[in-house]
Amino acid sequence: MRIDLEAAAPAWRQIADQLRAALVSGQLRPGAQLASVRELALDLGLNHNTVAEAYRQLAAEGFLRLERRTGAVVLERKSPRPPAGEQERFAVRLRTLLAEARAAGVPAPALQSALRRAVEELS
Amino acid sequence: MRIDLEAAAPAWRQIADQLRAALVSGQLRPGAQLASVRELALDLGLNHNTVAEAYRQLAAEGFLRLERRTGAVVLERKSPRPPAGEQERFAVRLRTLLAEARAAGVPAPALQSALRRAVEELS
DNA sequence: CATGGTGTCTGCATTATACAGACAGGATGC
DNA sequence: GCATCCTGTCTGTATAATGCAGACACCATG
Repeated sequence: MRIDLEAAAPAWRQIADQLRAALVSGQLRPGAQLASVRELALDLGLNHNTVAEAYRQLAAEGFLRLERRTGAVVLERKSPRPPAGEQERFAVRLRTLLAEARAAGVPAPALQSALRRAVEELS
Repeated sequence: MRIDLEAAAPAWRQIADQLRAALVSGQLRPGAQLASVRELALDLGLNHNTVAEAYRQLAAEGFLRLERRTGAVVLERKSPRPPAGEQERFAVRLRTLLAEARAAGVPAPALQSALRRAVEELS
């Protein structure tokens, strides 16, 4: 897990994003115990409140249960009904991401193979 | 063109992102004249300085030439040599985006078809 | 030679971010 | 019994980012 303080995205969102990726991919399963906010903060070189904000975000999304003594535990979570237009929003953000990568000089074939790899990983 | 002031991304970045997508896709060709910062700002319901910030970002990336009297003009721009690790950064951001969409409830087949569509659009 | 329209600059109010440190509660060790 | 430790939470603060208002510099044009 890596955090870039210079990136546009705030640190707590980077933490939440990376944990969410691990959650939906099944690398973190229901019942799993996460590191305490202070442990992870020390590991990342951040303040414990920054990690706590990320945990609260994931708890609000239904991924985690936070308790004073117990810490952060991964919950059973059924996929919610997607809000209207969510699929279109994804398509827009995908186009934006691709445009940025092409503008940065990543060749189209490299992007295509990355996309194809993503398609397979979804199966 | 749509701007969401509630989104995490600041307005100027949303403007730059959408314009960059149009630039990379060829919808905006070299020589084309963009709307003035005040015109576009009025159209979007924003301040002209917010649009100016987006224009400056694209000018710094080499897409636009900004001049006092002339306005913003699309430049000829050769794709830069991609910075080291740029491709990997793209892959990470793609995974993040997919995780977010799945967490929001978008079914995997819908994501796959969107990805496949993107692959074709790159050809 | 005044006018209008261009991007730019300065200054400001608001909000977001990251942090330091105190707090609350419950399990554990003595 | 009770101090201690470890958990997430809360309050307060310094800094930076954001969006805006308005003045400014420039210059082609009527």
